[in-house]
Amino acid sequence: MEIPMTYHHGNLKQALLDRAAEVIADQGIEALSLRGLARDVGVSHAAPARHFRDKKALLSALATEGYLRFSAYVTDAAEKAGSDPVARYNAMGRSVIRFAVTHPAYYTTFNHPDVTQQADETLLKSHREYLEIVMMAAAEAQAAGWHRDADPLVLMAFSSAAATGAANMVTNRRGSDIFEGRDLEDLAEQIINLIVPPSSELCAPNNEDKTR
Amino acid sequence: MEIPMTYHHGNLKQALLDRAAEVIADQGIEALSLRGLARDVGVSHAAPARHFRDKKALLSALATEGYLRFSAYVTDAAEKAGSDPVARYNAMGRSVIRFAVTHPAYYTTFNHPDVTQQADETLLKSHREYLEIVMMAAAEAQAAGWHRDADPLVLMAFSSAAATGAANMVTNRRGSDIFEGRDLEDLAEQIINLIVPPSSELCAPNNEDKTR
DNA sequence: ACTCTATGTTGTCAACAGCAACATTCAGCG
DNA sequence: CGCTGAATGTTGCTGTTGACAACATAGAGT
Repeated sequence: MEIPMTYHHGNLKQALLDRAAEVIADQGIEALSLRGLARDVGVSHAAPARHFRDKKALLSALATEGYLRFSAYVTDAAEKAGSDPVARYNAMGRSVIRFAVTHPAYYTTFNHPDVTQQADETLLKSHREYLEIVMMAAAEAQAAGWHRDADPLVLMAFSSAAATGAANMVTNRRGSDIFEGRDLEDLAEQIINLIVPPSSELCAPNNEDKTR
Repeated sequence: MEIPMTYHHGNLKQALLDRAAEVIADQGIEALSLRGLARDVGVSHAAPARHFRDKKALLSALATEGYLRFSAYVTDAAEKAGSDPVARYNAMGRSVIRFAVTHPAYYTTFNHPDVTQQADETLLKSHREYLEIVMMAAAEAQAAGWHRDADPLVLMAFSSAAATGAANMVTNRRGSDIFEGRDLEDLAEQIINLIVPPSSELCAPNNEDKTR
């Protein structure tokens, strides 16, 4: 009982992306090959070229998809956190860590050289959308008392960079020996708390005038 | 007039590492191949295998060398910053950014999947040494009033992750459109200031009792 | 039915990693 | 001085991969 095996796959592009996510998740990103994907999906070795010019293009597309999910994931975390802007922003930071842990394929793709050194337009757009979501939330948290006197753009870049750094620390296991006996994921959550307190009531009462 | 061309290169291992750093710096890390390095150094295609079992081993060795330089670079920055522990720690953070910018070959190697997913012992050791340098400096800054009430390990992980994240933001140019008209390197320095103030006089006067 | 375009296949080539067999150098030791 | 073994470098081979070209099939619109 064989599959009809139509000449045209019908949904090859998405099938390749899905399989790529699987492969990356459990064999790492170096184990990925266009030919391997073609084999896994049951298609000839040159078929992927119709949808992705080269490997970089495939990874960029995967990253683009990843950023869309990432944005949704982070937004969802904020929604579930209630109405306090600082608490929402804290929840978003935690969700960054959780996303990196639960979606390693997407997250490691974000940082892969083939992706970071690429100027693909749709990729940049999806990344920009993510940054804008963070930016809005940061502005609201600031209005609620978080680092009231800082430059908004710097503040946003800071929190974004710090959360990203913490997530990288968790995904790359390095340094795990110096943090002996500590759950890395738990450590990351405490880092988030250091970036943004879990609630606006815990913001420093006033931090004006640092330049006296 | 030919070069004597001794059968034995004499210093092949280091020559390969040096050439690798060059190639990565101006062609990116994916453009690196053992055979290409062998050609560039003027040696047969299988010669590198005597010194590096495979590509991962070479990259790990390069990263190990990189961490040694990184440690020296950061330590040097602290020395030049004077005696105020907070100012010293701030200078170290800035030096992380500067290192990433001035030594892109080493820095991008640090984050390459082939390196991060590797458990090479000498690599882990050199990385651990770097972390310990940061740890000591963080402890001194804390004693001088910086985040006096935080868990030292969390504090160190936080600052390390944040500085790393900022450095990544600068090396991967992404997000540069949302930070339009801003010098990324300058932005990164302001981020450092948000992590650690430039001087202990600027530490929050007291930040005890956040759990009232 | 006819045609254009999207999609998939087969065949080919160059580059590369990895391995094995062989050659040369060098250091130690009689 | 000459032997021997380890380190280092070379040549040759195999399998995988990315990239390309030429061709085949399917589907949509006229």
